[in-house]
Amino acid sequence: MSAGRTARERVRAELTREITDIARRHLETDGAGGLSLRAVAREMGMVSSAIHRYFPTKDDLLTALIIDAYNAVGQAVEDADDAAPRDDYAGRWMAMCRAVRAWALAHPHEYALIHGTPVPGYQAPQDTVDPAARDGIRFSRLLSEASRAGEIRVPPPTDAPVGAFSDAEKLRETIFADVDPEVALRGLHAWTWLYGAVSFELFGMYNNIVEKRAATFEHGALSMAAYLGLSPR
Amino acid sequence: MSAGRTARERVRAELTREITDIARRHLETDGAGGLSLRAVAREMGMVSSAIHRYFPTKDDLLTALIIDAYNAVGQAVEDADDAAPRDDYAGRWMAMCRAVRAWALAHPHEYALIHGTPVPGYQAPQDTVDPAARDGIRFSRLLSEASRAGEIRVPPPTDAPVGAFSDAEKLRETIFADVDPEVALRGLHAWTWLYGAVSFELFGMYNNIVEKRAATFEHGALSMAAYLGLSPR
DNA sequence: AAGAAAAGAGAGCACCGCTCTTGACGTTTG
DNA sequence: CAAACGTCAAGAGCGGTGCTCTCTTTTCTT
Repeated sequence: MSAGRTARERVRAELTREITDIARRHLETDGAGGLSLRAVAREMGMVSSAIHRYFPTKDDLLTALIIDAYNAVGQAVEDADDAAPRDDYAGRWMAMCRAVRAWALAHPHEYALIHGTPVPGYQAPQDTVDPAARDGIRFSRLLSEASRAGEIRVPPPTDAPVGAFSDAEKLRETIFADVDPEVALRGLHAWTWLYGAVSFELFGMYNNIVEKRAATFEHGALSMAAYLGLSPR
Repeated sequence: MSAGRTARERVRAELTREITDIARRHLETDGAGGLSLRAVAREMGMVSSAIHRYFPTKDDLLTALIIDAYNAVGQAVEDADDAAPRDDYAGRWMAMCRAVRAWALAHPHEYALIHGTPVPGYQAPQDTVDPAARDGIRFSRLLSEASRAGEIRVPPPTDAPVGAFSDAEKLRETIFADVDPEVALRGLHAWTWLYGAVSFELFGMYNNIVEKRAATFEHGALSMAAYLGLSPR
């Protein structure tokens, strides 16, 4: 993001940033499917074809927006985790949950971009997988640290087939080191709940049903901490 | 859906059905945003404008598809519940979970229509709210019946603000009759987990992370039954 | 200062949703 | 039994879309 050396590179970087900013704003009104390169170009006072110099195709622009969104929520989760006392594991979980919800409420359309319906015809390129994993990695690290510290009361194993993770060895040995398999799976389920709750709230599934959204979310996150076996402080 | 009396009404009903069928197929390839009345008309050998006689606007067609989808998943949940032994409450919960997942896997694009990103600019009309509530009502009824039968081991209350439901009186007194508030809230969270899990699986969030999807889902649903306090049989 | 590279402009193609008007039907009523 | 009415197909047209192609202008490098 540092200023390029030549004037051309600088103005190019600036225009690129302006394009993504405008596109993000258009996302709010028209959704990912309705994103229009022409409209962005028009708003920039640019002729419609010129924008293809910066993003050859609409999918390229979409990819940029998706990567930005993943990084934004990942950053929010990391910041929230970093701001909490290291040994308050339940508190860190709560902080991460609140960070995800707060970011999603503040950027509903970017959230929809990464956790809503996949854009038809869009194939996520390899560049998106690392940013997409940031939040989950932070969360699994929390479980690992809590486990090592003996701060997880391992729940009784669920009577169900296990061995769910792919690349089981790699994942369990790195991300989920020292985590009881039942806890690791419950971590996955709690993580699933978190995004399910945010999606429900954002996508209108709580309309006419849940009134006090923040309180309900807080209750859910807390009871999920108990479900995980995280000792409260 | 019964055959109309006049020939005109009959052919109209048939064409209407053909339109929704084709539209459903288009949904699979182009998504809700890319749904094209013209394309449907073309596929039917109809001139583009004629289709507006059946669905005045694209949103009307969308509404029909959405109502159908809600009813389909609601029906699947109801059938699954009906097929399970009445007093096996955990089994009924599992059956409902599997029904939702199975229906979603079989109709991913219709699932996306009702649980994915809201279609921008689309305002769900009143006709959609009753079908949308079918599955949830069935689930809350299960909790009520289990509570009345004393088959729920009420979990310790989560230390969090409550009173989350809207129209609290109406909801608690009708749908969630005899259900402990903590259990009712956990029911909401478990319900949230269910759709979060299905969405994660369908929208590709488990890619590169979870391999054995069915087993993981089974584990999650079972551990959610325990989370709810539903006694296993 | 000259040549190369990058960017912008504009036309064009094949689509899209939707509106409006026209004309051909079938049904119902006087 | 025929005329009035309601229903629906058809087509033209408007303003929009992504993307490609050519052509000119600007900028950087040598």
